[in-house]
Amino acid sequence: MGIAKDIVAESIYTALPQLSLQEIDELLEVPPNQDLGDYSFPCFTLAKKLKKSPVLIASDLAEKMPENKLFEKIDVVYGFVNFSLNKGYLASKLLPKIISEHKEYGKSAEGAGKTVVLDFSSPNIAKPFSVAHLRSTVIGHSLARIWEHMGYKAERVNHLGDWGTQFGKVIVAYKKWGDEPSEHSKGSIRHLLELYVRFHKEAEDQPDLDDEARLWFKKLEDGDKEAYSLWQQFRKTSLDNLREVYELMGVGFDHYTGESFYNDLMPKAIEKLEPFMEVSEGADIVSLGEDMPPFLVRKSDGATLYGTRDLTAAIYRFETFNFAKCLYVVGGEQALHFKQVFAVLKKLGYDWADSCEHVPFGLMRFGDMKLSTRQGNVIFLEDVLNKAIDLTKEIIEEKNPDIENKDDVARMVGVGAVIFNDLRNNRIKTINFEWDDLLNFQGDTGPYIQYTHARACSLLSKAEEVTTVNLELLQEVEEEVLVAELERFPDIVKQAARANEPSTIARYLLSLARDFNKFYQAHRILDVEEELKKARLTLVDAIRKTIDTGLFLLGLEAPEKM
RNA sequence: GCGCCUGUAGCUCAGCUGGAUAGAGCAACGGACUUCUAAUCCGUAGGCCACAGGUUCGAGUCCUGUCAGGCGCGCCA
Repeated sequence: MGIAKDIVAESIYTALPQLSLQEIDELLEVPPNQDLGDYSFPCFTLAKKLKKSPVLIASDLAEKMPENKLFEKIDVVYGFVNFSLNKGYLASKLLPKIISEHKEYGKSAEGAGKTVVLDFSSPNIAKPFSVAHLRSTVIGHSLARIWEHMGYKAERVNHLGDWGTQFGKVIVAYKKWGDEPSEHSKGSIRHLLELYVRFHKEAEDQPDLDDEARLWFKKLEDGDKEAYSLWQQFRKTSLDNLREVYELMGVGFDHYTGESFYNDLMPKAIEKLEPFMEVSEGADIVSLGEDMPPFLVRKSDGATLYGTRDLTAAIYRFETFNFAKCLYVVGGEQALHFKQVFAVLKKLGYDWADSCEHVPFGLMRFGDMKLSTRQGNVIFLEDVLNKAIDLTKEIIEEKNPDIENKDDVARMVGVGAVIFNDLRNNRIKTINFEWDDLLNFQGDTGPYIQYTHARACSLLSKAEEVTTVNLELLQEVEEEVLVAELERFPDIVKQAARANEPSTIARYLLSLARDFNKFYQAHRILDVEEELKKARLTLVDAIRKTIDTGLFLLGLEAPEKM
């Protein structure tokens, strides 16, 4: 929570004890226009409670407001009490705080001692890591950092799809054609894809291949040595590739507990389900009433399903982590599935089922291009990232060819563009995959924010370190806007966490960057009178650090030069 | 057929739990680099907030209905 918003809320509280501090905090809003003030307290909802007109309540309230150096002006407009903050005073309190706290700025103690489990990314092994997996990966990664900023301990779980019939297919294909990989793909994930694609192509004419695949998966489940060793080999090849991509993006996990991890735990979970199970059409189901289809525990052939493994995983996670929250960052098309899983958990008497939450996101679509792993039409995430990095290199060569460690910077910016493109909008929105959007580095983009950061760094590097400084000198409109905006950052993080919505931070950073660039355009910073220069550099430093922290929360790096 | 999600400028989208004149970016057009990074900034133009009712002092936001698109609806994940 920002210091100023707290003070405003407390001041209102002293004059209006009928409401709790928290209620006041929630009512406080930022007016649409800076001229109206920095915080606004609407009195309309109070009208009924106090049996007075909103306008009267507002003017009474304004009367009773305690003196505070922070308030420059308190206006009553309509039924709003508008607070204009004394920006010079605010700056003198806020900017040193931001500078000394840096990455800790906006951090909350709310989650102290609590754990949040995040299930995200979770790609299918033996299939390539495609752009389709990008969303869960970057949203989950960002949310983990946001919750950590709220004081929680985050457990990042990669629920790998490393079990299932597709492994039977790859085993069959490998045994038949595995020794004829094309030149570039030997031993790589691309080879596995070739096999997967070839399997589906040949299976069109030879349906018995499918039976063979099921047989091999059955063998795998029964612990057949050859099947198991091949599975291990494929799993390793896939994981090696995954880790490469994760490293490129700076994404990490605390646990790689995929579906196969729960094989041994499932019988126990199914045992707990027994009292609720019934047989329907040969399969074991748990009925969930009228408004939901039943939950399938076991297929008619006795094999378990995805849902069974999710259920087992949930129980395991609660027993292991005793989580306060368990977030499933999975596409919105699986909403019903999670609703069912949570309902079954409730049925089992687990109250913590209410702490489990599906965090859905919209589909990644590809326009007219039909993408199908089976047909081999895949856009590798790795290729997307590398294309973005290559383009960044070209831009660097053109604009700033002299900077050192070009490759590092190109990676940070290229990858940042891809990540930001995904996090910029509400996660529920469908994204159309467009190369042009992805490779545009102007406007509302990651590189724009990174560029702004680099610009600020450049200013700071050209000046000596600032020690004593009079921040009351920051009186230009552009400066006041920035100070007020910096103050909102802690609240923004809170909002982002509450809604599990990284885009809240992305939007904030765009706005902060835009306002900084306007300021930069309108005023000189280095060649002004010494005291003013110090004050402006302090502002620049606070902005630079807030952008750095915000980018971190999104999972982007902040290069000092670009 | 039933359920969930989405519908705001030509395009992509913001708009916090209802609040003050609906905001950005892209694309288009016109400007600003002998000076702190032009991956920037300024300006012009662009809107029956899908439609129709309702609730309210107040609705892009809430409720109902309609339309359009997406997704899902027991042996895939």
